[in-house]
Parts: sequence; C-alpha cells; structure tokens
Amino acid sequence: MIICVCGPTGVGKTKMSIELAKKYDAIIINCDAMQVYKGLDIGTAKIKEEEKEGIKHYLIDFVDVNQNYTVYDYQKDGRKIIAANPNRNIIIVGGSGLYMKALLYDYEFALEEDNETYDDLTNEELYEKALKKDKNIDIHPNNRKRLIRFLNKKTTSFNKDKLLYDNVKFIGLTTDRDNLYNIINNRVEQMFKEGLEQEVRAFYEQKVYSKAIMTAIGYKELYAYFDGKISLEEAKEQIKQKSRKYAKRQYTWYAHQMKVKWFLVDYQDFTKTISEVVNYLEN
RNA sequence: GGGUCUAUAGCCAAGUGGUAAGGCGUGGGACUGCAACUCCCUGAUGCGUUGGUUCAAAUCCGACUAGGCCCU
Repeated sequence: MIICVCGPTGVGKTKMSIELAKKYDAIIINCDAMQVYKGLDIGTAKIKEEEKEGIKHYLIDFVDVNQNYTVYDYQKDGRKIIAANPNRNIIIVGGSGLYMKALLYDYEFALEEDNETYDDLTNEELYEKALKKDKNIDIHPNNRKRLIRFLNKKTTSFNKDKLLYDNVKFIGLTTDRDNLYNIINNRVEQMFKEGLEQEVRAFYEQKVYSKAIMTAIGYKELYAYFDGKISLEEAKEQIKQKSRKYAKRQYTWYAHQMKVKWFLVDYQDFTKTISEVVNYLEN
C-alpha cells in the first residue's frame, strides 16, 4: 500500500506520517520540494532526527543547497525507491503537489530540452511563438516563466490522470482556514525562536544564492533583511504572509488535481484523527 | 474655549464639479522539467453624518461628529 499524506503547510502531516509508519511498518518518502536540501532545516520545518522514531526516511536532507533539484530528479529518484521496496508499505508525505503527482501518475518528462532564455522577446511575442508550436496551449501570456519552459520542451503526450501504482491512498489533513492561519503564524514565530535567523545568516555569509535559497519561504525574506532592504519585523510578516498564500494554493491543487480523502484534524486529541485515518485505510 | 487640517472598501490610497484609479490583504482559479515557483480572476449604486447650491457633487457652501496639529 502507498499512503500519501497531503494537506497544506502546517496542518500536521509530518506527525501523521510517523504514526502511520509505525502502525504499518512503512518507510517514508519525503515529498516536499524544499526539504530535500541539506541545511534548510528550521525554515522548511524539516523533521528532526529524534522525531523520526527510527523510521527510514528517503529523499530528505540529501541535496546540496547549491544544486538544482527538480521534479524531474524527484520523479526518477522516487520511482527507484518505490521499485526497490515492492513488498513494503510506503508513506509519501509532503506538500509539493506537483512532485507527488509526477511521482505517482503518468507524467513523462522529455530527456532533452533546449535552454533558450528568450530575453529579447516580449510576453506577447513569446505567446505567439508558443501558439505556433501548439495552438491549443493553455498558458496565460503573462506567465513568462511557463511559456519559456514550454518552448524549451520537447512535447510529449501522456495521461496525467492515470495512476501508475495500485493501492494508492490519498489522505488529506485539514482544519478551518482561520485555525490554519493561526498555526502558520505561530509556527513562524517558533522558527525564529529556534534560530531561523542564524540558520539563514550562515548561508548569507557564504554568499549562497542558489535556487533553493531564493525559492524557499523564509530564506529570501531574511536575505532582504540582511541586505538592509526591510526590517526584521517586515521579513517576519512577509514569511507569514507567503506561507498563508502557499497554503491556499496547496488547497487549490489538492481540490482539483488529486482525489484526496479529507480528514479534519483534532488538535486536542490527535489519536482520534489517527484512528479515523486508519479506519478509512482498512475499509 | 479659539484657530487650523483631515475624514474615500478590511488596510494604504488617487481623484478637487460630469457619473469612484491603483497597491496590499481577502476569496476563487490555472499549473507537463525552477512548484515554498510562476500566472489569472475577484470588491464601494457609493466617498464620516446631515442640509443646501447645481442639469450634474466624493469634489462647492453650512452645520454636526470623529481624529491630528497649533494657540489659550
């Protein structure tokens, strides 16, 4: 059985994954695009060694921050791990929807790809060019990043809604919006207490400006603070803000991209939530 | 007590006589190689209250209310 633990940032996916792994003697595959990087610990709310309770974790904390690790790499590595553990229960946890979908569904990434940047083209020209390649594209003209990616890609066709594995369950953890936003805000405060500023400053002092650092929430905002562009308070507020918006986007993804069975988390009595999930998995 | 300035959506804010810009937040959505990314959509029959001038007022005039500043 493959159990996918989904949900917005901060709901409690990590905790659930450990409980389920103990219950089903499973291995855990991380599905968070930022937790794959070494050293991005506090800011990505990465599970601590002692919290793993001996459960084997894969694809977490293993890529150098200066490297670029993408969905393509994740899909390849993740499928290898699944293939190597045919008789085991596997739990996939993390909030990166595209990563999870690319891993389990029939997504094909062409091997070769061009590397044009199209700096000299306007959005409109880029869009025209994309239309010439495929007149059915559904990318907004302003979405320059996606248009460029599309133009650089060798087109392939596949069925992104077809699951490649049997017995895959999607468990979604949720809570009401206000509560989630409170959890997120408090968690950011907690991250600062645990030393987020120091964690990020170390990268800043080493002049690390890799994709991982400039993408992950909590890092680029603190860089702006170190650069003197914003105050510490502003950086903190931005981190909370970005996290809330991220959570919102995650809900949109889960609602339309995957068939998730939702569970309202009981924070007073988490064992209750666990048994609801277990009950669902066994029926 | 006197003078003066201000009052526009949850917040910031443009508009100073012709039928309410924009930004942020919020909510919704897209997403096939950067995805904690990138992008799209989204609000005031109404401009503190009230009376008046005018064909026409957020815009002009009066009163009232609230807030800021100055004087006593």
